[in-house]
Amino acid sequence: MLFSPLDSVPLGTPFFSTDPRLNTTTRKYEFRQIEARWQQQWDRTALFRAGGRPGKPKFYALVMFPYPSGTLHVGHGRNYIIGDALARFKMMKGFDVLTPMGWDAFGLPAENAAIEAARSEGQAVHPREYTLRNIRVMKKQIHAWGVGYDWEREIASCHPGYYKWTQWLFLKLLENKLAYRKMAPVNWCPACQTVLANEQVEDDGTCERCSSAVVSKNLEQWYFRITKYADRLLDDLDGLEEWPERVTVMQEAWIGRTEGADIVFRMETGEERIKVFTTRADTLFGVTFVVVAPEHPLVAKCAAKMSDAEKKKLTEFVAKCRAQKSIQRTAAGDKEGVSLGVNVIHPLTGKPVPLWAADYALMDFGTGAVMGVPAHDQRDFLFAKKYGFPIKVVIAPKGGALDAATMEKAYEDEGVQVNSDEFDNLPNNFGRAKITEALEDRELGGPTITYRLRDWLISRQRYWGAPIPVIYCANCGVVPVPESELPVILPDTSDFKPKGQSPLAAVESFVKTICPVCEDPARRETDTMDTFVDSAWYFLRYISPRSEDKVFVADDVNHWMPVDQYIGGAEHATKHLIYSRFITKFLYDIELANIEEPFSRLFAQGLICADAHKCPEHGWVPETEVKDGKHACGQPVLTELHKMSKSKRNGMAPEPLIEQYGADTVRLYTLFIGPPERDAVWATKDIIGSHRFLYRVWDTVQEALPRIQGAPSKPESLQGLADEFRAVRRKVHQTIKKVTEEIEGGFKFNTAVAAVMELVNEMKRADFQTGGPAAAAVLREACEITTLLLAPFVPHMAEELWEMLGKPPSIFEQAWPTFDAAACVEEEIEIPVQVNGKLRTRVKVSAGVSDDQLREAALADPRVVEELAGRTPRNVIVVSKRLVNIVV
RNA sequence: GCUCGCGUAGCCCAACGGCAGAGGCACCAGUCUCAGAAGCUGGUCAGUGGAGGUUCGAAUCCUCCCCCGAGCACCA
Repeated sequence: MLFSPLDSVPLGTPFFSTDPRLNTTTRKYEFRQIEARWQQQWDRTALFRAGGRPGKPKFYALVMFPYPSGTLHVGHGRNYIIGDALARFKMMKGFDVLTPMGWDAFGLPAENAAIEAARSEGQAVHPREYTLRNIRVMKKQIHAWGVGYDWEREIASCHPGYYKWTQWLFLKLLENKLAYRKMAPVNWCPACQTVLANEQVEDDGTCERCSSAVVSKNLEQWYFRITKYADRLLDDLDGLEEWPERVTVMQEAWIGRTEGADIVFRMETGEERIKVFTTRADTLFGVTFVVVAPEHPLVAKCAAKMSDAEKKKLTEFVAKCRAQKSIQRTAAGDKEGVSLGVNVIHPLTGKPVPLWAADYALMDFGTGAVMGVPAHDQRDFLFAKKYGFPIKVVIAPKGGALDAATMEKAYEDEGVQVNSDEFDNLPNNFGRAKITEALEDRELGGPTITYRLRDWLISRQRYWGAPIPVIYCANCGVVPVPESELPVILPDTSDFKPKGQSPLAAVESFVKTICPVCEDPARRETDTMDTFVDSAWYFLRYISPRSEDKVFVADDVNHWMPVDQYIGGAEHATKHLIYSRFITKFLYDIELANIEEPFSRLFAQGLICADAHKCPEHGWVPETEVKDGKHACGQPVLTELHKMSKSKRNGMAPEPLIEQYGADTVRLYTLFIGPPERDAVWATKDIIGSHRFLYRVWDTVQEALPRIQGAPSKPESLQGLADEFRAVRRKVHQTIKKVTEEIEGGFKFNTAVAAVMELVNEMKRADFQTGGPAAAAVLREACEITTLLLAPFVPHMAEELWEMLGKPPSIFEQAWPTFDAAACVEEEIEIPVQVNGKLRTRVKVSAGVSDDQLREAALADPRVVEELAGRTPRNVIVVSKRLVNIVV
């Protein structure tokens, strides 16, 4: 820093006398001093401490806590600045605001950094050190932005005082049969030697971290039974009216509830039965084949009975599909299959149909088996055409018939049942229920519901996470660690390299333990929990962050919850936000909290983007290494717009900007950049506009100070006041209205800031030197209101100006201004006059004009008379106080 | 392929169905000149992606199409 903050100046000491009458010099806008001073002042007075305003309504403002990845860029800042502006606004609105911050501090990057350091420097940096170092840096950055939190409630998910309760939560889920172990196929990265979450696998089936192909592996893992909550998670979306629709739509798709029917086909030989899932039971009589997913257990059983040649063909096909699975099976393209060499029996006709394995049947949807109805399902149609299965029409379109021989695609719409025995002539929507009933009667199927939502795989073969608190005992099986022994402390180690199991497995002192039940030697679980478990309940821990004997204090949770406003990125729509809803519902069910939904309002802010440069040789390179479209190495770079990120190396550091322009300018620009829910492009050159505006505000108030001494904060009467001052007064109240509505109506800070800019322009237009005492009062009011309205956006400057206006700090203890509706009303208005919809002139009329008066004024206007040229208007449309349109 | 969102000046963005322009950047002119990559004052610039429709009147509502973005996608 070029300037050292005022470390040596006693806190709270003003640079100049707080009595502006004693100031003979005009002060410069020294933003560095001002910002340092007020940041210290807020810390000292604990401005953001929650609970200090008993009797006031509560407001829980929450910003998604960050992963401590290193340093923050200006794109991250948007999130915190929006949250901070809201928190400060709500304080001024008289709420007792809770605005906490913490760290999503477990996770793979810290571990990888340790491994990388060990590789390149021969010495591993412990993930804890790495994480704590990053937290220190980021906390300082947040502070420098002027963003305030109730830091006394700070939490870090890697702290034993926190993860003790993450483990406790696991035990509660286990106790309620919502945590369980099962063997299942999982994503495995051979290079990273670990299981990956679905979201860590790229669309092309590669590992997001190392780009090697992810394989499917059967492993026994821990799961949370979130599917048990599928219906509630889906149904309760209806109550989340204050959530962005795109997020609820994504959750709906993610849960993927589908109503349909299970239908059982017996094998022609043997006892095996095969269950298919369908939403079109009405087409059952059109089945000409049945296919199962290549991974279906029946495939192996059938293979066992096949000839070697057939078996080889089948095995190769299955292997091919498995490989494809990770590269994503081609969407809607060619369909392939292999016969399983057996027939199954149609449950209603008793006729045999062939059973095949096909790539378009997915093991993880429905039952992994599909009945093939080529006439009425496009995929089945393509498959039947390719392999020569018959096409049987069973639904006739209204007023028409289908010819199986000449059909070019499946008929998937509604119609009437045909070729369906006793169900003929029924409308198919009715037939569907009838056929399902018939199946149920014969115990060969019935109505059912499937979900796309899978149980949540929470175990990870990683070091840097909360250890799963269970013990394996040869006598007693899986034994939960007793609550009294929590937390299960994550032991230190120096080797974080993954070897196919958690590095914890190599820590003998950790693994070896005693069974809490029989006291025989036993071993601990060595997997750790998915970090999404940590973040699924952190908003509750903020409420009782230091509680040692309880996960949280129920009364306090019931006071502060739900979160009134949650702010974060939309990328968490189907993960963190669903997990948090699930955990909250669980805690409700075990009667620990009385809320079923954690976040009553959600705001998903847009991302900040910037140019990213890719060198063909060096990959993504920072802008500092690019000149004239070429990388420092001489190669031409490819420049694309991407969201700011570490990986694309296009993040803009806030420090140089804060140093040059001040935190208030950076904040103002960030809020002004565009509609907050939309993505925006960071343009450093545009910052100057926000900077200039702040100087203009500063100048305006400075100039006003000598003139507003002793003036009241509000003019007592506007009697005899010149128009220019009346205009300012009007603008002041219109701006209060506008800014308040823009913030409350959806965080439209961009237009709120623009409104204040208009106000300042209006103030500059009036020459207050010529006005009397009433004008001075108008000016004082304008200065005070401008300062108050800007306070949430540029808090440091606002505090300083507030003090200079002779007011006691803090401005955030001050009530948000209210507007005087009468003062907003224009006295004289200009009304546009159209002839046949085209603008011809304007007429000036008094604001209280009646429709008749307005009509007369318009018709009397010389321009209108000329335009009409003696014609009689056919119609005159008068929009009260807004417009006149004369139709001839 | 399906769903949603967006498209306004050289650029970023405003505009209850009623004068297309609030604000900012850039540009031009004038002015002042060390408070800010200078400041200040004033100014130039589009007819709203395209085609239809509803209406006295459409950037705004409806239909179709185009572009960009996001989400979902062999979901039976």
